[in-house]
Amino acid sequence: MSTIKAVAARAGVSTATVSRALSNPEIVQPETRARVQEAIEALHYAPNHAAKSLRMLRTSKIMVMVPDVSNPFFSEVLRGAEEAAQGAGHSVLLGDTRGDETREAQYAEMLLRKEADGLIFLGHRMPPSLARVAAARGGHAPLVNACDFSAEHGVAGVHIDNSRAAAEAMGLLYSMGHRRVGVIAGPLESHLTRERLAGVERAAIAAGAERGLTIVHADYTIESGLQETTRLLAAPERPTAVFCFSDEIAVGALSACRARGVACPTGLSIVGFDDVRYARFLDPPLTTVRQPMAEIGRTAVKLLLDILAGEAAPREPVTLAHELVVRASTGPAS
Amino acid sequence: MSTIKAVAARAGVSTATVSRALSNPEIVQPETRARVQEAIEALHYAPNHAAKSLRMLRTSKIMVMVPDVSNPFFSEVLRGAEEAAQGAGHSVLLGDTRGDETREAQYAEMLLRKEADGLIFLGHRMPPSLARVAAARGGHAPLVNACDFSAEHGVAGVHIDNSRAAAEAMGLLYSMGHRRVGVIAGPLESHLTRERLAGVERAAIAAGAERGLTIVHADYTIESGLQETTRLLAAPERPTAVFCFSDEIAVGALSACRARGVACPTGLSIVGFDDVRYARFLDPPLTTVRQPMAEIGRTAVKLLLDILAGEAAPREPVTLAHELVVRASTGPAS
DNA sequence: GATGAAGATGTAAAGCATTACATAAGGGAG
DNA sequence: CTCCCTTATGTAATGCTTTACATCTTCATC
Repeated sequence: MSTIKAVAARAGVSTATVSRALSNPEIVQPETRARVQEAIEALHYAPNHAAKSLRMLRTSKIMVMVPDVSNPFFSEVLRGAEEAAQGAGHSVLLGDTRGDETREAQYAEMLLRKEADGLIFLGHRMPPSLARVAAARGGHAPLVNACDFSAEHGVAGVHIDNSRAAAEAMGLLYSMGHRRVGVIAGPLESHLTRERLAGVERAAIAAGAERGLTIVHADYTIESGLQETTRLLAAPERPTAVFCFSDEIAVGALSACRARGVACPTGLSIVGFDDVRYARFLDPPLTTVRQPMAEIGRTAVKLLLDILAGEAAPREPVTLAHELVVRASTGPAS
Repeated sequence: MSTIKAVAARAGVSTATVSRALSNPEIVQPETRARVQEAIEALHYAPNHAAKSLRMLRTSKIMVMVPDVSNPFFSEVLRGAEEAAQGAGHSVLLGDTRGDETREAQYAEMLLRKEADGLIFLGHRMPPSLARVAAARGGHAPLVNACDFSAEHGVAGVHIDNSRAAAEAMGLLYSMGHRRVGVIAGPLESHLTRERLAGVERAAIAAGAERGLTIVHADYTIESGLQETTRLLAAPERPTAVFCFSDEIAVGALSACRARGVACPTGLSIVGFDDVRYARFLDPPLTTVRQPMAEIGRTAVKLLLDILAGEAAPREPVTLAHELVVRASTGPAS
């Protein structure tokens, strides 16, 4: 490929002028600029990013670490992040960790090697090497957690009020007369799970229905939702409603109902979480807690860019609005 | 951050030795290596990637351009690609184009600026600046198309036999006695759409049912599937079956059926395409053409890495196996 | 006409790691 | 003991761009 030197030679100027013509056109004389432009086009010149990055100590890249890109929730958040990054002249480095600590550590390393200016992580675990960075720089570390925020890390974060959202979902079920309610939660290691469970319990206590509460744990996949729901349905005193911590789990729950001949919502009311794109198109359309997924992604990027721009005050975690969307998968307890 | 120079100073060796200790440990004396290692850890040294990349003229990055990350088909392919890239010591730069030519061109630029070693694109359009590269270097350009391959570009590609797959799907419907069949295809600009339509027509002719064929176009979204199916159902001689060019479209079709009180499959048989993760959990479980999504992603990366490794012969496009998966959304024509 | 400011462009250092080539030390063979 | 080969390490060039600082014009002002 051609270098800036070749362009400079062809245009009969110095490399400095070429550089200026590209990054600061108004300070070079129009005729000079035109000559440079001609040379650039003739030689198909494109500035070498590595050299630029080395010199400027910035990469214009943001690493986004997700547990599973093919999960519709994460992919929507990712999309929002990608959009915002792109809009701000950055690009997204994708890290799919599969929930694996080794992979997480590897991606975290990339930040230290300066392959990205900052990192957004969507899991609940912060790799140790990042924890060190965060500890050293506090809220100014170029790290943002999305969704599964835990204040103890001292890093910036975006999330919804998981506790309240869960309480509202449970409240809906209780208000419809359900007393035996199953909750298919995520893994307990996750801060998010614990937050939501706190909301669940609060709602159960408020409704005086703690005794009817059954909590089981799944891993957010359809299959685990199917399995746990099947188990719940087989119990002697089976629940009349389930609250699933993701729409994927809810899809599994619906599937379990069909397999056992239980109608939804008459036999079992189902509430999901996330409101992924297909939730409203399920049969029956799913009652669920909508998270503003794209907005979460965009906000995470915005926070990160603010930090990179060196904004003064350490960031408060941002809480975005959720919404309980009532559709046809919930009905009165029979 | 600390540099290799700092490490060298602390370990009492030259920077060359530090570099060797990292990339070629066996050629440095164990004691020296240990001293270097100690210094690296003490200083939390991590090699600056920009410098390395500048020097080595490689970035260890692969750009993957998708029309929409949040589409389950693309996100599965992406996941496969990410996995393979990661396994080969590369990382993935994500470009979500939203089908927008400007964005496509922007991401293509990144290849020219050497922000990535190669590019995999999942749309049907090849940005002009890449077409130039491809023309210049033929099958040796670091470009791979996944899914929507057109031989005319002269770039490497991975795909399934779309024409045959479509013919098989239609064949299933015809074998079940359907004569009036709707096809909800993708946009005609796409090579993939034209391939599949060729298969559709072949099957229709073989079944002597061309007259009963209605072809409409959607954009692969649930909403467009819903809309087109609604339209088909409203026709005076409405079809008894529809073949959708994606599972997302099929979800829309199912939704349209429910809205109009048409039972599936008794009132309308539905065939999808892709076999995304939730297809089998729909109600009824969706008959669909399975594409090996993760495998497509992995193969695309493999092809790209082969090209980057400078393998001799220009690559033949790779055709992977598909499979018609018959579930409950199809039944005999009534 | 001299002085100074403003504007345009050039010179060269800096950013950091890799590696070809040079050097030094150690060991074996003659 | 000398010479050569091997092994371990150092020296310095290289990859390409950006930008502080220097230089040179040009023009306005007194």
